[in-house]
Amino acid sequence: MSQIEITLPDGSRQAVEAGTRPIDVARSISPRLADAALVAKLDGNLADLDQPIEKSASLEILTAKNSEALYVYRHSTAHLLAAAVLELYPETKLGIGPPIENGFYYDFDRPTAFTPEDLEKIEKKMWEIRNRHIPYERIFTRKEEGLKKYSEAWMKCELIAERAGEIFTEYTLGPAFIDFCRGPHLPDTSKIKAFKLLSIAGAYWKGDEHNKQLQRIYGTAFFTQKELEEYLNRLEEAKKRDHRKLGKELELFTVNEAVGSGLPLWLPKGATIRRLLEDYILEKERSTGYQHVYTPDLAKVDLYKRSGHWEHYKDDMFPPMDLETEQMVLRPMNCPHHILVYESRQRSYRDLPVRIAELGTMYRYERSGALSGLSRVRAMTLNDAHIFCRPDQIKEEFTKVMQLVEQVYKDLGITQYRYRLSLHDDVKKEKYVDNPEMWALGERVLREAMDSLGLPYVEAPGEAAFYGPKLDIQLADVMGHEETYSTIQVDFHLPSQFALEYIAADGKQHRPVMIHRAVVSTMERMIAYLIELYAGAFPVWLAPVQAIVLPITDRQTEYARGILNRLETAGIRASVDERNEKVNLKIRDAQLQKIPFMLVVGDREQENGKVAVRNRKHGDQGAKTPEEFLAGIRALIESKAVTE
RNA sequence: GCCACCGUAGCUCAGUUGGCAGAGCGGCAGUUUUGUAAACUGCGGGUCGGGGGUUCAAGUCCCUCCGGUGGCUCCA
Repeated sequence: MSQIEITLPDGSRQAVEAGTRPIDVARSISPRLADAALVAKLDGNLADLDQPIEKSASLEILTAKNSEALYVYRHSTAHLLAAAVLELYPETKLGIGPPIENGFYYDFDRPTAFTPEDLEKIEKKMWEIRNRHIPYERIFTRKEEGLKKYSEAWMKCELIAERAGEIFTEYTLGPAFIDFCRGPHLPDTSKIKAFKLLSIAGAYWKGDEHNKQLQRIYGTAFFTQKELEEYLNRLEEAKKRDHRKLGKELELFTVNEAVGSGLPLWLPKGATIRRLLEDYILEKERSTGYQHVYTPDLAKVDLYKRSGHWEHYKDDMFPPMDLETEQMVLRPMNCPHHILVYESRQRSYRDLPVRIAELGTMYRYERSGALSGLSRVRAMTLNDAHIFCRPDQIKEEFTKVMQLVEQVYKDLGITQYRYRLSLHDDVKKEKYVDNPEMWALGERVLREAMDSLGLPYVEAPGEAAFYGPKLDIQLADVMGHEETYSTIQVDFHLPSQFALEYIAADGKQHRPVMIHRAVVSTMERMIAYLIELYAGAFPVWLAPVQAIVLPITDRQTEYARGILNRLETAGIRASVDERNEKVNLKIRDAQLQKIPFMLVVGDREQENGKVAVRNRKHGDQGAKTPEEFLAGIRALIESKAVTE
């Protein structure tokens, strides 16, 4: 037997015989480690604890303290789910069952649908199997043999045919369960301590809607019951911040069937927030060189044929209106209109960059199943702009947009976001305009701009716009779903479609480059995000009602109205609660409405010419003169404070 | 669009094996004049999402359409 050397995380080395298993090493260190061990990491790669080590390597024994072990743990729980389903419903065919961000899923093909009751049964069966304390056993199989073995399981066959090497691994769970799987897995089911099945959903085989739809069971698993409960509690808490729920409770917006799906109506308070946000971004743009325009929400369909929207985007547009002599469509994007604004006069290189901006309302025929509250709608207003510039100005313009994004996010209190470089997809070429040189150029320009700014990003093939690559800024909503908010796109395609030109220093015609950019995203999506970010308790500068005066009895009605008048004169959005109710109720209602400041006025305040200030987060702040209060609230508004 | 689930008063929700549609909150009227998160009494309020079917009888069972939710696909 040859000797090999194992390097442990603390740097120490052990000489062992080749073929020693990680679990043996763990035992030699301490029985407690061997007991806590879930999976090994060999030269940086996850491996089973009983996988023989054949050559010198670094070895780490992972326990429940390690987050990577949690993925393996959840993967093994997914196998446990599949084993339970097969015991209960043997006719079921297995798809794939990976660990995911907050849990795991497994896809099944079965003629009848799983019901919520089935989920309970399956969960019970999972515990039953778990309590057998059976090992996850690794088996090596030859490809041709495997194809025969899985001939009854069409999805596994496909996977083996596509992915398996000549010899592949499978994992058993008891005598009746075997699954084509790369692993690694936990040593045995006794290591699984806490899991829960959460939901049933449809999912297309291999994520392609042309394929068969499978039944996906989602679940989650944690190392301890306590962590599981904490996670479920967090989910419950998150639901309370859902913008759809708060939008109704705080009377921000409503959606009415009589108008149509995905067509929200902004109620006065929501409209106030939206208007504040619009005023804010318009001012930011005015001060950074943008020119604002108004253009119509519809146009002749021919305009979109020329831009390429019709060819690539038709299915996502509301169908054309047939008029007497022409066809009109609601615009799904604002770029063609802005291009025509650029074209409205001859442009010199001295004019560039030309930055044309608009809060442009657009209409997209989103598929019904995709609609959601304010975050996914069919009528939306984009904080849109198109920058027409010379190629050598791209980098500077890109940088300026990024600076604007950073400033806006800071003002809005947004701190959690990531950059995604959205590229075209070599596989689904038909989704994009066919011009490989342009794509290569656009993608290179974006990469260079990001790299020179030193900003981290992930590349996402298949996420580009049909006309070009883009840098997207991704935010996650309260349930953890990531969406694109800000976006910056370098476009060589549309300028060429519209034969855009400027006269350069050489007196000749040159083609400008277009940068499409949205900073605040759509008003709808951004406000949905802000509602959830602040759980409806908007920063004072954005709060639809900033202060409410609460007279204790009707003796103070006149005094309260006087206070209101001073607030309104000072530009504060305020109201008075004159209802014949106890102050406790008025406070409760104002709290539930998340109004930042409550100004209680009773006999004492009236006599002293003061107001008793109560803050929604910090409670009673004591009596102040109206001037003192105004000075304080003005400071919060001017600084766009996110805390008060 | 697809799969699953859901749709009862303005809101949140009960409603048993098919047998007289309910509660709390909100609204309205009155009483109460109130000090930092819910005063008291009374009164209205419903094509049980729409349509069709089964049945002596349908909120309840079946079909279909519409809408919502969770996913999938698509996407700002």
